[in-house]
Amino acid sequence: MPPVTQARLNLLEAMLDMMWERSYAAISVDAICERAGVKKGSFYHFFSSKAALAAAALEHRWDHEMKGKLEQIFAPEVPPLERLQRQMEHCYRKTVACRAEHGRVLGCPYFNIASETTGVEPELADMARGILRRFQGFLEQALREAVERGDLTLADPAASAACLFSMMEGCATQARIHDDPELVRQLSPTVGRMLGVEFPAVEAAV
Amino acid sequence: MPPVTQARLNLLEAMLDMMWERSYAAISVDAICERAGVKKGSFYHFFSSKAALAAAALEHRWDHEMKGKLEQIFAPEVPPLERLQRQMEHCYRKTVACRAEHGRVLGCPYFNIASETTGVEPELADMARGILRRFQGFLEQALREAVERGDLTLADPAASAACLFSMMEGCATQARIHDDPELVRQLSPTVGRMLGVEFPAVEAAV
DNA sequence: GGTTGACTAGACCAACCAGTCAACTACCGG
DNA sequence: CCGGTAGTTGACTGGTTGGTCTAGTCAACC
Repeated sequence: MPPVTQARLNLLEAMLDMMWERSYAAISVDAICERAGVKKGSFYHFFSSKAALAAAALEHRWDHEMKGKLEQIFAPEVPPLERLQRQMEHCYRKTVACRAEHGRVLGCPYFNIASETTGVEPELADMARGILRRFQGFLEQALREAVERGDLTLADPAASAACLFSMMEGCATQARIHDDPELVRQLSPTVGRMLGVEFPAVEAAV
Repeated sequence: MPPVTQARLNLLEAMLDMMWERSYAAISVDAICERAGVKKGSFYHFFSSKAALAAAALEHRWDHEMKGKLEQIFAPEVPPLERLQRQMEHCYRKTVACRAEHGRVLGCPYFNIASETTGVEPELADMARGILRRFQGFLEQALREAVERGDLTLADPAASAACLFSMMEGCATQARIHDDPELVRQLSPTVGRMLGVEFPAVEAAV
């Protein structure tokens, strides 16, 4: 683990935000440096390339934000179906918060970056894919436990988790495209119907 | 409607393919010209900018490929639920064909471009959004007719169409990320469960 | 055979690109 | 006080960017 410096942190943060708002290919090293308030020389002192910074940024955000949040939402003591509901509620609230902070709905950074860079920037795409898989793992675990408890019946929990995940990410991206958090809010009852259980819609914010 | 020239057509085709394979921001005018076998002067004779070509390319593909295909799949004489099944089967076959032709699963170009360019390239994003909306309209119409005929019950067909669309696009993007057409094949039964009807999985190809 | 207008060709431009480098500063153990 | 190391700086390079411009080709029409 490299030492924690303000410049390094600023670079990670700036890269994260800019990739999320625009896209990976659309941003330049100069622009990142300017946003981070860091000079080009320092950039290449900490990271070997733009792709390396991007990968480190995704990992950093997973380690310091996503992982803990997901472990909290998907805590084993919470009933499995409730975990799913909590996750969807969290998604919606994050979407609304994102709009307030960035001025637009931005969807899921990992999904966007993974889709953009597959086959073009292999290492970066692998990093994003890996994080998406870990994400999907939480869903799969919840579905498995729900089946074990008899809460629902699924022929193939892994495949169902993949579908559920596609649904969530599809909604998030659709919300980005139309800048409309409502699309994420309506996710919950639809997922319920998909699984054959009752999920109420998340209550609207703002 | 501008006159049809080979150079113009080549530019449209090249732009389409390259945007699909990589992304909008990642490709340069020089690269497009080289792939199209057209010189820069001709490029700017036909199109005022890279963004203008991109928008024209998306529109061209809709007019000359998507529109006719969708009108055929969603023909009024076909029962509405069967239209949906036909569409999903078509998606799967296209995904497999795309992999054979381009070497990778590429997902839906309109969805990818719309997501990438929202808030950055407004005219291009608007074009992509418009096409996505027309696409979604076919789904909504089918759902409405299915409800009218009593094939299924939906509180809000428009919202259901949006969810269905998110599901389809999410699966397509997921398939792109993991280069796996199987994710699109499993779409059909999941959508069936979402709507409360029986949809068999599409039969595997290759 | 002269004129027009669609099309092609490629040189050219300033801005910008990712990445390098040698010099500098600040701190820290000895 | 020294030497070393981690971090910082900004000038620099060589190539690429989107876009412009001028010169010229060609077929169609007058």
